[in-house]
Amino acid sequence: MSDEPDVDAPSPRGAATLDEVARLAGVSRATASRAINGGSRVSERARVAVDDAVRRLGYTPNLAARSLVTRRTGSVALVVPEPDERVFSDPFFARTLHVVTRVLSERDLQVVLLIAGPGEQEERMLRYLRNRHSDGAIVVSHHRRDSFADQLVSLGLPASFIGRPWRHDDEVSWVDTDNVAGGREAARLLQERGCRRIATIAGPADMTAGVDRLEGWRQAMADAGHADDAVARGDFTIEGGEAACKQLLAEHPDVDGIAVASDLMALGALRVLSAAGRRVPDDVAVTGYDDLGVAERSDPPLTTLSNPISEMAAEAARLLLAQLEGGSAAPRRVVFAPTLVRRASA
Amino acid sequence: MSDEPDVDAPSPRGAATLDEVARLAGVSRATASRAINGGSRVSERARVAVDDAVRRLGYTPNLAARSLVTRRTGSVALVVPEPDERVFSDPFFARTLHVVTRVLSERDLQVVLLIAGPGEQEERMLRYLRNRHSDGAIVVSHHRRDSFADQLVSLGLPASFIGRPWRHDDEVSWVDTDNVAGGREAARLLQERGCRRIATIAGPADMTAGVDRLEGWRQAMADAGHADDAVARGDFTIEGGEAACKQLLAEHPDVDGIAVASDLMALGALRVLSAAGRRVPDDVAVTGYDDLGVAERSDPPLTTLSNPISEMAAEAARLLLAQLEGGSAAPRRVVFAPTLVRRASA
DNA sequence: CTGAAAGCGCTTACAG
DNA sequence: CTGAAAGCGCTTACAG
Repeated sequence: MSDEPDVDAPSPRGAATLDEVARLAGVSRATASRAINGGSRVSERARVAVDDAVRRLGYTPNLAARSLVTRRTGSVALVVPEPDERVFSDPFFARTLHVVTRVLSERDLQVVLLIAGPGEQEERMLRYLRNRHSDGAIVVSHHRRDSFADQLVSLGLPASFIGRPWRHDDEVSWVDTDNVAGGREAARLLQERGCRRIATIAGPADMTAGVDRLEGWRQAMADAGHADDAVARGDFTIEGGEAACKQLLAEHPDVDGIAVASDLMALGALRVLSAAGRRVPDDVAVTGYDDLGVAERSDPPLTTLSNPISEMAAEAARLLLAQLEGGSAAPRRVVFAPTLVRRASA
Repeated sequence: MSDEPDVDAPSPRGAATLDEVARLAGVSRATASRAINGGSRVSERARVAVDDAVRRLGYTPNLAARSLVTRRTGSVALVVPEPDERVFSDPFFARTLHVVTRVLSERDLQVVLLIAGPGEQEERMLRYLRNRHSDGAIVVSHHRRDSFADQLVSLGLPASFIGRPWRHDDEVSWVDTDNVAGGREAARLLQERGCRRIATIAGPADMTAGVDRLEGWRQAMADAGHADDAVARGDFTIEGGEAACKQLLAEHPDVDGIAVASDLMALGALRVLSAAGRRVPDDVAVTGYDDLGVAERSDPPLTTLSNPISEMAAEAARLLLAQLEGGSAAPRRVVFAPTLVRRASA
C-alpha cells in the first residue's frame, strides 16, 4: 500500500546477507555465522533453521567481508613469471598446475594461475599479491631479474618456490632437484661413452636451473681434464635449442657429444643435427633434461635426466600449506635427486 | 620507558592502515582515501603529504576492506571448464589468455585463470565466482553439462562467453564464429575438388562448436545430394582425431575426403592416413579448422578454416568491459566469419 | 548453546 | 578542499 520499501523483506536486488538469513532463521547473526562455518557450539535446531534459510535465500557469504575479519581468502596463487606462450608450450607447467591443484584441493583452496611476462604485467601481479588476493603463493619459474623472492619475503606472504630462488634462499621455502649433480651426470655419461669433444647447451643464465646444470657440467669436465669451452645458451624452448645447436656446430664442428639442459631444447638440437646430417648418437650423442614425455617421443628417444616434477610440485604445495596452517613455520628446503633415464640418444 | 605499546606508532606487525597514513600525513582518513584513489577534490598539499606517508609506511590498501564498500576486486576470471592437460596442449587457450590479458590490462584489471575439469573442481570454481572474487568472468570452452551459463546468469555476474553458450544465449554476451557456415564451406571445398565419399570428424556433441560445424557439413552434403553418414567424433585433441580417423577408415574404406572439425584432430588424421599408406590430398583430401599455427607446420600443411581467435578474444574482453563499466548493458552477441585458408591438404 | 557488541579497514555521501 | 560519521557484511571474544 505504501511506496516505502518493506524493511523486513530480503533486499530485492543484490545478494542476501547474513542478517537476512539470521532473521529468517529466527536466530542472531552470530549464531547464523557459527552454523554456517562448521557449526560448533550450535544447537541442532538452530543449524537446521539456518541451513534452511541459507537455501531459501540462496545465500552466499560475502567474501570481502569475511576476509576482512578472518584475513583469509581461500585461494592460492600459482605465480609464473613467464610470457604466456612459454607457459603453454612447456608441459612442465601443466604438470605443475595439475599437481598443485590436486594437493591444495584437499584443503579446499582454489588455485589461481597468475601468468605475467616482465614489465607492467609483473607489477600488476605483485600488486595482486600485495593486496592479499590470495593466502599464499607458489612461484614456479623465476628469474634473476624478477623480484618475487624479495617481494614475498618483505610482504610476509606465505610462499614456496619451485626451483631454488636467487636470493633469500634461506628465508623462503623451496623445492628443487640437485641440478649440479644432474649436470655432472650428463657430462660423465658422455665421457664414459667415449665422446672426445663434449659441448653443452645451457639454460638461461638468469635461472638457477640454468646456472646449476652448467656448473655441474663444468665440474665433470674439469674432473676429467676435458675442455669446457663449448658452451651455448638457450632459453629452454625448442627454438632456443635449435639456435644454440647451430652455433655450437659452427664454432665447434668436431663436437661429438652435447649435454642439453632441457628436453625441449634437446628436441631443437636433434632437428638441427638431423638437418646437418649428423647421426644421433653415432656422430653426436645427446642428453636432455627433465624427462617430460617429449623425451620418449623424440627421434631418437632422448637419454635424459628425470626430474620428479610431480613430487616437487606436491612438496611445494605442502610447504605452503605448512605455512598457511602451522603459523610461522621456519622456511624449509627439499631437494630431490635427478635420475638418469637411458634411451637412444646417448 | 614503558612496556605498553606506543599507541601512536604504526602497528608493528601487519600492514599499515589508512588510519596510520592519514595520521602521518596530518589529514583525515577521508582525505587520505581520496588522495590515494585518483586525487580528485584534494589539495596539492594534501596529496603530497599522503603520497609521502604511503611511501614511508609502505602502505597497500586492504583489498577486502575496499572491496566491501566498492564492490569491486580489480580482477577478472578467465574460466576454462577443461582438464588442465587439454588447456595446456591446445594453442587456442594460450592465444586467448594472451589477448584477454592485453585488453583488460588497459583497464588495470588482473586476469586470473581458473581451470577446472568436471566434478568437484567445477564446484569450487563456481563458489569462487559466487563469492565475487572477481568482478566478472570470461568463459571459454564450455560444455553442455557444465552450468556456467545458468549460474552466471542467476548470479548476475558480468560475463561473456567465447563460443555460443548452450542456454541463455540471449541473456549473456558472447562472441563466436559462424561455425555452421564454416562446416558448410569445408564440405563444399571437398565436393568441388571432386571427392565422392566425404566424411567428417566432428567435434564433441556437448560443445556448440562441435554441433554447429557438423550441422554445416550436413547441410552442404544434403544440398549436394551426398550421403552424410560417414561421421566420426573426436574431442578436439590429436589423439581423438587419430581414433576417429581409424574408425572412419574401417567403416568407410572408400573415403576420399574428410572435413575435420579442428586442426589438432586433423593432425591426428594425417598421422593415421600416412600410416595407412593413403596420400594426402591425392587419395584423401583433408580440411582442418581453426588455423592456429599447427596448420602451417603439418605435413602436408593443412587447408583449414581460419577463426579470428585474437579478435574474438579481444571482443569478448570488450563485451565484459562494457558490462563492468556501462552498468547493465544489454547482452550482445558478435559473430565473426571464418575464412578459408588453402594449403596443401585439400 | 546464544546474542549484543565490537571491530576488521576501507569509501562515500553529507555538510561545511 | 576537508572531516565526522555512517556503513559495507561478516566473525569473534565475551558474558550469560
